[in-house]
Amino acid sequence: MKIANISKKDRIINAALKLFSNNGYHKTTVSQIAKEAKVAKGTVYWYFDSKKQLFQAIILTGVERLTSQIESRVKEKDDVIDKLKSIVMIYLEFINKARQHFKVFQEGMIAVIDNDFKDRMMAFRSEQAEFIAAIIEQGKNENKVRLDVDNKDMAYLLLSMVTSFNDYLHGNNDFNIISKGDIIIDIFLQGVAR
Amino acid sequence: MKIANISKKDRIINAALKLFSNNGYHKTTVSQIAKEAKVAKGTVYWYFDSKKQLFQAIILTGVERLTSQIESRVKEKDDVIDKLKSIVMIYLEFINKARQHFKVFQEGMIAVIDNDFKDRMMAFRSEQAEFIAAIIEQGKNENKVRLDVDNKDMAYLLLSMVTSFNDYLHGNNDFNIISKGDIIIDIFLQGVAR
Amino acid sequence: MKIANISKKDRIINAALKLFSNNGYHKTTVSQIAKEAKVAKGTVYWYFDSKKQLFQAIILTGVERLTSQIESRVKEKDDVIDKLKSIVMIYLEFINKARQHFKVFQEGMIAVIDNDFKDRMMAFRSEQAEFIAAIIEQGKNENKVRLDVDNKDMAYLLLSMVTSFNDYLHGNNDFNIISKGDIIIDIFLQGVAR
Amino acid sequence: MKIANISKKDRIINAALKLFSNNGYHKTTVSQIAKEAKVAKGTVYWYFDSKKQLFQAIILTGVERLTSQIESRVKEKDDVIDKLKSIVMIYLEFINKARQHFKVFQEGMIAVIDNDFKDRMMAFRSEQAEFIAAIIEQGKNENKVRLDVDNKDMAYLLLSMVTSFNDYLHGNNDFNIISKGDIIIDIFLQGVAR
DNA sequence: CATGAATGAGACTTCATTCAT
DNA sequence: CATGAATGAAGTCTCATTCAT
Repeated sequence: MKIANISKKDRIINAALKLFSNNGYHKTTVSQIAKEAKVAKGTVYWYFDSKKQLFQAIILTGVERLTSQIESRVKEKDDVIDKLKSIVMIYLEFINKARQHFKVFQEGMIAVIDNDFKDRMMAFRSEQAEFIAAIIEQGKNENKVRLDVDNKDMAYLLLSMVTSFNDYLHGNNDFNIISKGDIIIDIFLQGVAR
Repeated sequence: MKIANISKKDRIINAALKLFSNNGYHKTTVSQIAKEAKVAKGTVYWYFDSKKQLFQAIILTGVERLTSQIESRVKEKDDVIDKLKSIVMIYLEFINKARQHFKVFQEGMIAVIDNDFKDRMMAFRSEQAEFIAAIIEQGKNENKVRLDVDNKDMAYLLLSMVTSFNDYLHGNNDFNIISKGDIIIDIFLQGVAR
Repeated sequence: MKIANISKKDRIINAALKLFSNNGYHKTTVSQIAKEAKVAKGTVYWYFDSKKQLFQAIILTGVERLTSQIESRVKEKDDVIDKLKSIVMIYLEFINKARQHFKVFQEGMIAVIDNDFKDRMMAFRSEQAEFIAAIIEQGKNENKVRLDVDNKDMAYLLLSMVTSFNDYLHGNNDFNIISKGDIIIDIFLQGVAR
Repeated sequence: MKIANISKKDRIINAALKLFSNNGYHKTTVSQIAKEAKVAKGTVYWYFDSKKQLFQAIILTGVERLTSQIESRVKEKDDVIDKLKSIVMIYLEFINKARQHFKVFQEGMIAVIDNDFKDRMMAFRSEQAEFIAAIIEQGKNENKVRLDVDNKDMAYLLLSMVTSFNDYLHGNNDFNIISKGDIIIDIFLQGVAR
């Protein structure tokens, strides 16, 4: 019973994740999700209030997973630079492993599916930036980071750099985005100038 | 009459731009566009084959404008650093002035509206990166850029950094994103480390 | 529930039959069909892929009914003349009973609704003619039919003669077309000359 | 001026004839006709009140041509049999030469384009049948035609037989339908029985 | 819990017709 | 006479959601 239910709900989530990721939110229909999950259409509505809520649930799951990982793994490090490296690597691993999640995540940020939801996504991004900014502040205190740039600005820059190579994933599933981690962190720290 | 036609077509484009930008492609209807442009629904179809084609026409117009500006203004500069600065500034100006265009542009990249179109967008991004990579190569030759990182990787990083502060624009129309140009280019060149 | 489904689908078919027959394919709208069948518009699309497919389904049903009747009832007869009479009578009964079907059927033959479909209709007519031609061949062997005319030519002539009196049905629902069976077969066999 | 006008009107008629014949009334658009005729869309409406009226004008032209030919050429003959032969041959020539006209003609009879128009077509058919029936009556008087069948019934039968081989024309433009004239008239007169 | 037939609002698009030039 | 931009009513079809079973 319990197991069967969980299994059905998960099948729906996985089906939705796959389809949202491949075809986007609007081109994915609830019928398709149900068929892919091998359940009846009505069953989707037993587990989720609406298509939109299913979409949001998927993203929030990913977001929570990402957040908790970052928090736990950053704690393990003392050095500021190591902390920043960890964050970059966790993001890249997330993009790499949860490539589908990540594409859906991006659509949630960019495309307008629901305005309230978009605000929450922005807020989440802002929190992430604050978290990084705090680390950077620590770096300033330890005299490891330049003082003349705003913490949160640097944080947003780092957050952007992490997605620089996403285009490489387009139609190229073997591309190992994790290998770009060192470059990202190095350029973030040292810049490109000689 | 030439003028009248242009005016009506332009009204449609502007209406579509506004609505796509605010509400996204899928939540914008052709009826809304027609109403906003104060033309009959059929008129939209007199000028554009379909809603999708209207969307693409808008993006391509923006893309061409951006490309031609970059090419002409970069030519004026000799110094590699100045060229890179120019590119960053043109992007920021574009985001600032054509904020609507830019949001639509992003949806075209991320959300799945049309697969062929998405491929073309990717190709455009790739060309942009190549263009920047060529400048970076020149920088290497002039001993102004570190040699140990791939040109196109650096180019993609710069391209990403340019959009780092877009979140600030969300619900905050007075924010002057151009003021972030110096920070972007400086961190790209020097990094954050002390 | 099985019964309920059948009933709804049948209501759609009957409504479509009536409307196609009275107003023709193009002047009949799916909304009208839905209203006439007392179902929602979407229900029509639950049972049929498209308006065109509904039209074709209706015709093919009629065609199959006609074909199977002809084949079964002709088998019962030994005499060539009796076989031909049977065919004529079955056609007339079909036209009489399924007058609506028949009008729709004719529109499928003449008007261009779908080219592939038209080809299939032609093929069906051709098969019917072959079937009759085989009987005529038997008639030649039994020395009951003149030898100097091609079998299939005669078959097509008989097929045409069967619809000679259709005009009489136009706006005259009590006209008993079956009563013309004897004349048709008699003229086909003996001709009008004295 | 005069010549130019006539030429334009004729171009419209020919374009419409071609398109109606190939694609049917409903799948032919006024835009297509205009483009095919190399005139502006509005020009079609200068010469014809509506698409429907254009369709009817085309058919009526054909009908008149057919009627006048039949009347004039039948007058030349004295013998009843010769008269009937003439009618069959004129029809076949008409179908052969004005194949396009004939297809359009048929759609006008079968498909519902306009109820009033359909009534007129029926009336025309009826007149044709009456004309033939009168000849048959003469045949009865001259003891050349059997007396036990209604004149108009025989007329309708002959009219149907004339179109028996139309299917052969479908996708087969070289087929010479005129060659079937002798068979039609012979079976009509003598029947198929031996 | 689960199903899937049924709904109906609403989206995109077509096209006959008009009319200012 | 001729043009073709403009109109808007109407058509086909989709799909998120509901609900009886």
